[in-house]
Amino acid sequence: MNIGDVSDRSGLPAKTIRYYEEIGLISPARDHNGYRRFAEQDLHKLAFLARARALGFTIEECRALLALYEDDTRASADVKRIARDHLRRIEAKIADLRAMRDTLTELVDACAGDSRPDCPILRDLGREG
Amino acid sequence: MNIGDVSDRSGLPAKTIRYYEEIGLISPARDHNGYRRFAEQDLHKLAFLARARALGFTIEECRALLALYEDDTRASADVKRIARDHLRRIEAKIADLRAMRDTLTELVDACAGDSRPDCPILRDLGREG
DNA sequence: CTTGACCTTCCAGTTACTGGAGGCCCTATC
DNA sequence: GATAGGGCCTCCAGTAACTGGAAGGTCAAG
Repeated sequence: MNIGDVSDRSGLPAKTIRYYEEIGLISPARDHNGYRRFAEQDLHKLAFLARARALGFTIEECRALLALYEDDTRASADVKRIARDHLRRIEAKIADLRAMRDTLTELVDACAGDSRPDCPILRDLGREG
Repeated sequence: MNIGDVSDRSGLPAKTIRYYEEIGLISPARDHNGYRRFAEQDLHKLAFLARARALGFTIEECRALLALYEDDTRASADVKRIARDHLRRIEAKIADLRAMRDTLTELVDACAGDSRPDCPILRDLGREG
């Protein structure tokens, strides 16, 4: 498989696949002409990475997860720790965003949104203190 | 006021304040020795920026909001549009994160987290298809 | 033989800062 | 007068994870 096929089958842009090679997540073989030649195993790794990334894991977490995935002697506790830490970060992020959303919703609702200059949103942002 | 005072009073790191000057959000005066000299108005702008950033507005949105803030002939509709667009992005982000969280929660709950290699998290990430 | 779709590498840009090096300014103390 | 400390200055580089684009090699079809 060339990079285009792998891109189609994994859903990852070719640019991203090259980037993953550059940072050492995958190591596809090369053809005589210099083209990357992907085996099924490479595709499988890329699919793994795509799903891990879609769950919001960082690249470094993906690297660790992939290493565990390929280690038959792993302890599931190590995997779980990574996932739980990530889950906590997501929960925190959701809480942050919800707070923003609540404030913004109030402000947007309070704003007339017409041609006049008076605006509760700007009043709030510019308040003293 | 020197940058240290403004940093203390606005809560923004000095580095960030310099950065905001560099990208043209503020233009503090300079003393004979080259030090930035901040007026109350500069501090007020920085506080505005800090609050807008805390609500998740991008720098460019902050720039637009600040321009509207200083324009007595603004239409509140322009402010509201920026805020509403941002609110929509936040809602979308929350939805994304919630989906991640739900999946991750399931996976983490299903994982024994012990010394054995068997792991539903990795099984899911490495599933075929 | 040429066209067009692939593929290659390398460089730069994105967001919003952050860290650090090297060096000036100012006040206080010895 | 020398020095120590803290604050300030600019400039450069790095962060995360790509993304876009330029310049150019490869390959199959017509």
